[in-house]
Amino acid sequence: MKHFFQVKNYSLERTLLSGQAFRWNKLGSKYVGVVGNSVVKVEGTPAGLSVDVIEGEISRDLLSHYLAIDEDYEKVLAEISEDINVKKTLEDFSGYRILRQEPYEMLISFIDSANNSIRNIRGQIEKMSKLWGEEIGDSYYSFPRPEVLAGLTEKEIMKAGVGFRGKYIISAAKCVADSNFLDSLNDLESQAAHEELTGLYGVGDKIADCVLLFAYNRLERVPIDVWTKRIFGQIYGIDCSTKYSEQQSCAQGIHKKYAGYAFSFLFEAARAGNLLGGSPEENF
DNA sequence: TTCCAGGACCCTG
DNA sequence: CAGGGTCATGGA
Repeated sequence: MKHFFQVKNYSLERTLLSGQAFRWNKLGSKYVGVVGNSVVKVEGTPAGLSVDVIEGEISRDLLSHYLAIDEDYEKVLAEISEDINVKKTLEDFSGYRILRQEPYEMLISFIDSANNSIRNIRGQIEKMSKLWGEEIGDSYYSFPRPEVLAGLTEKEIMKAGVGFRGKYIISAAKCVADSNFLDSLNDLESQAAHEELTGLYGVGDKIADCVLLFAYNRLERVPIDVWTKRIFGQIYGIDCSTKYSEQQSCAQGIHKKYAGYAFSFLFEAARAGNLLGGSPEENF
């Protein structure tokens, strides 16, 4: 099944291969990834995105939602580029979008991100999917269902190479499998949802904000990590020894309702070595 | 060999 | 509360 989405200024490279998603790979000029129980191949054209569902099924609406096609991107850019620091990153990172991925998958993925490298996270998620997901077509695997991860022992989950994060993943999967916890967050303000998320074993302030930003479309939330702190210090001259909630307020004070978008641009630029001083680190 | 990676937990003071 | 050790794993 093929779909075409008319959209301007959408960079698949910067979006699908960024630090928000872990299951996309570049194949020539196209990008292949697993979304839900389907395998999707996306290609950019001058007029928009050509999406080919090569295995499994997914509705056009869900694809559109996942890719955030209906986002008022020009408005986002207009607001965040009022800050000269962000405006400068737009030259290199224009077309970067924030996706709307599944809360459960984002929760587990970012729990796995603790003290981990993006390269390893991608590998570990792939391994979990291969071991405990369902095969889709030829050697593609869905993200393992919560009931399955919840049923693993700490020893078993080590086979995926997740290390000390295994117990956190199992615990979170149990919560998701046994309750409507993730759905209930939709009814909460971001701050309340943040507090709920940090109540989970293995979920701290930063990971909670990753889930809110990348799965719940809370575009004002800023995941404050080591990179964000470097940006605070080097770009904005802000003291980053304060507690997390103060830094969150500070970041939102600068960029308001699109603070998450703004700092994502800064994060990607910093990680690519285009923003901060010092040696450019290549992370792929 | 040592250090680090999109941190969080736990124990001390 | 603030500070430091610890936690698996793989790549540089």
